[in-house]
Amino acid sequence: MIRTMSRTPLHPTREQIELPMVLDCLSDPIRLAIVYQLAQQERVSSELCCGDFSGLSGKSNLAYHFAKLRECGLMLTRVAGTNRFMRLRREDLEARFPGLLDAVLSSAAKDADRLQLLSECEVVKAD
Amino acid sequence: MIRTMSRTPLHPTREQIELPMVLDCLSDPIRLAIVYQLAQQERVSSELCCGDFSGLSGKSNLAYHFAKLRECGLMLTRVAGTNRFMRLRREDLEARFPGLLDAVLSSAAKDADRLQLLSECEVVKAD
DNA sequence: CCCTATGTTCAATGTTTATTGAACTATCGA
DNA sequence: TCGATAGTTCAATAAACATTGAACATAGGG
Repeated sequence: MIRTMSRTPLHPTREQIELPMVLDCLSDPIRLAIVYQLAQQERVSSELCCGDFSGLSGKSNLAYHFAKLRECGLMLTRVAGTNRFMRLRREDLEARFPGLLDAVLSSAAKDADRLQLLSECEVVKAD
Repeated sequence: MIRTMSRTPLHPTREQIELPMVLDCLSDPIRLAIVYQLAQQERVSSELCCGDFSGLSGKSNLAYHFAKLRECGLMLTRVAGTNRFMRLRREDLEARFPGLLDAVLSSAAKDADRLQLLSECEVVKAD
């Protein structure tokens, strides 16, 4: 029984993205924080890798949440060597659910303290 | 041990409304359909009672979902005799999370078929 | 070629969730 | 006062979910 590490993670097509799944994904505080952090970073590099989220939870738990975010269509994973780079599927989400992602993100920003989200400067990637 | 039926259901204050709870509430297809139906009805009467949702599920399951919607701050319940009238907490939601409810509702409207939501004419209250 | 770093997969655990039917409360009207 | 109507509460169940640690896969650098 060989266990392989998928080099081409599954992503739903734009049309396959479902509203309830997206909302459910965003309703988990850890996943919301991941999405928020990806959005913050967009202006700089648009991509982050798993290790950049180590403040949020343990590795295996993060992998679980990454999979959910991928499978519901919120983000895209690109494998590069031993790293996996992730970015938001902004255009696809905007096409399917106009205004939704931004409404969620700005709502989250308003409650950043309550949601224990990192402020922008804290998110800057270590080099 | 006396079981009472609360005449003044608990509602969170505006400030107590939390984003993850709201998103989680809206991520359930039945609750999303309830909220959608309430929004459709707003132009006509702004209130609906439990029986108006009997197409969505059984009575006790609906009561369960109504409680969740109330407790997360999405809707308000007013007791009147043997009926409970419900309406969306539009203003509170708009104040806490600007644009969010409308983004969800218009996203849901786009996917009305997929989400098996009733079209506007089907929602009109029976007399 | 081995060691390390990055991240995934699996199994096990305990918690939360949705759904059902039956029992119950409360109100209205005849 | 009796019955019908509207809706809640409870208990039980099965399914889904989040979290943990250990084992594994993969790639890169000495």
